[in-house]
Amino acid sequence: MSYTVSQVASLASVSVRTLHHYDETGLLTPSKRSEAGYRLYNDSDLERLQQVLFFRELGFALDVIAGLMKEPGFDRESALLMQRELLSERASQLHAMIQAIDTALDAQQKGLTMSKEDMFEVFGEFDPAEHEAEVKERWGDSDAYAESTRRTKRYTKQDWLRIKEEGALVVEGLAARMDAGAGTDDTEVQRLVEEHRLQIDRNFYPCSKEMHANLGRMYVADPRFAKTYDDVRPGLAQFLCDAIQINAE
Amino acid sequence: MSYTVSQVASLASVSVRTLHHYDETGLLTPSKRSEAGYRLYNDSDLERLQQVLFFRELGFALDVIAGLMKEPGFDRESALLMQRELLSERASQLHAMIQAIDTALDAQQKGLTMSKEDMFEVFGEFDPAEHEAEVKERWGDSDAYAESTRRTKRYTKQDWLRIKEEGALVVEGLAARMDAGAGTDDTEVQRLVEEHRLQIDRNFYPCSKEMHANLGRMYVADPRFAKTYDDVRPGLAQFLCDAIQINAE
DNA sequence: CGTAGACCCTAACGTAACGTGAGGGTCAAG
DNA sequence: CTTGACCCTCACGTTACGTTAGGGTCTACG
Repeated sequence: MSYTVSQVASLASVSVRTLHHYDETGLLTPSKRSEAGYRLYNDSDLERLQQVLFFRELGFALDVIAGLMKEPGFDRESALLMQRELLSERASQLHAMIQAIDTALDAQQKGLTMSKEDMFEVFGEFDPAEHEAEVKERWGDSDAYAESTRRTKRYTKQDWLRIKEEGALVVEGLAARMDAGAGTDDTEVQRLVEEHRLQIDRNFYPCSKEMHANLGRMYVADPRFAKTYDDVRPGLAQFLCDAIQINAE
Repeated sequence: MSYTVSQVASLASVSVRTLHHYDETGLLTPSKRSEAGYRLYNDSDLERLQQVLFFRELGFALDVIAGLMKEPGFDRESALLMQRELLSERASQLHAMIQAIDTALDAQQKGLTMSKEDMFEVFGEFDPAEHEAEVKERWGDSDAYAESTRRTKRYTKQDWLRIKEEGALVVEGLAARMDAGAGTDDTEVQRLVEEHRLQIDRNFYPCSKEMHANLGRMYVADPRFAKTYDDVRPGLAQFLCDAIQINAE
């Protein structure tokens, strides 16, 4: 059974142009063309489209989605599990926003003014404080998070610059090796990954190899983290994650 | 107390460029400028920004947001109530997506294939069938929705074309009057609005003036409906809604 | 007092993810 | 054999900003 563009379009509530676009960029190329050049999608094409749409809903950029899906380790099941987790995170974010509105309404009726921080807290997309519970859950009962905030409080702007520089160097190096076609077990890649761990250990909190592995998994599971790496080079987050797992063994 | 761009930016987790952009387009103009031309935001500017960000989160286009907020009837409280409703609608949509993932995972593990419709159902943004419960709630206990689906089932493609044409004529006319600066109580506007009601009455379901008023409110409360009108002319959804309320009196 | 570094401005081009025609084949029904 | 619904490939338009470029402003420090 195969479907034409308009059939797929109405099935998935996307425009025909969107399908053309995904074909042009290689994100979703239909498995067949008819004699006349018509795009023909089969069942597995549709499955792939579903994946793409879930990721898109979650706010991933299209090139990042492409990167994720061409990873050798990619399979439908783990992708669905990851999407499930991210969706429920998003749902709780929405709930926080609803609560913020309730607070605002309450303040409005009582004639009070909300603190500026409270007014905008729910819009922050990368404020660790908001996701404290989640982060702790991910990191187990360790005190890494507390330790991190304790240490970082005393850092000056110069410290931040230095830390950022150090980090950029490692990331740059990894991207370069990736460009060169190196695998995740490449010697230089492994050196850089270990350097990555030590940087965290020095600058933020004691970071064992095990915790580093956990962190790596988070880099790909959480689009906010993934973005920082994938912005440098699409697919870098996954690459780093895989390399970390090897280093951790 | 006033805030500079970067202060507001970090408070609300938006970029400085975004604030510039909102200023350029008139969506959020800071109430003051310093001697040197620096933008200075006060408390009510921040409240306005909060509103904008909520609407943005809900998927409204910026010009639509601007249109909403410059309406004479606009106030913070009703806006917050509306945003609350839309957010919880969005939240339940997310829950549906999570359930869809669970179904997909289940099918995957059992080696079954999901029906194509089920695979993509959650992505539809304007499928009335999905929002049946909600729509019914809005429309009271009336059978309007059932009647509508019953009638429309028998329509041929030609019928749809005719109905679309009729509708476009009214919408076009309203947009033209709006361009001409006519108020919502303008004679021609009122004639068109009544024609709008009669079209629904003829083509979809018995539509009293009261129900029409309800419908009008939905046009602005629901971005999926609002878009159909605001795409023709920004602010048209609100204009139509107001005109309908007058016609209904 | 002057100068470095963090901020601010306007202006203007770049980008992502499509939307929207233009111009032209394809195909099933009548 | 034609008409209307679909399909194709360009190719330029749009939204909501991102990103330099070029140049003032402000404050702390030597």
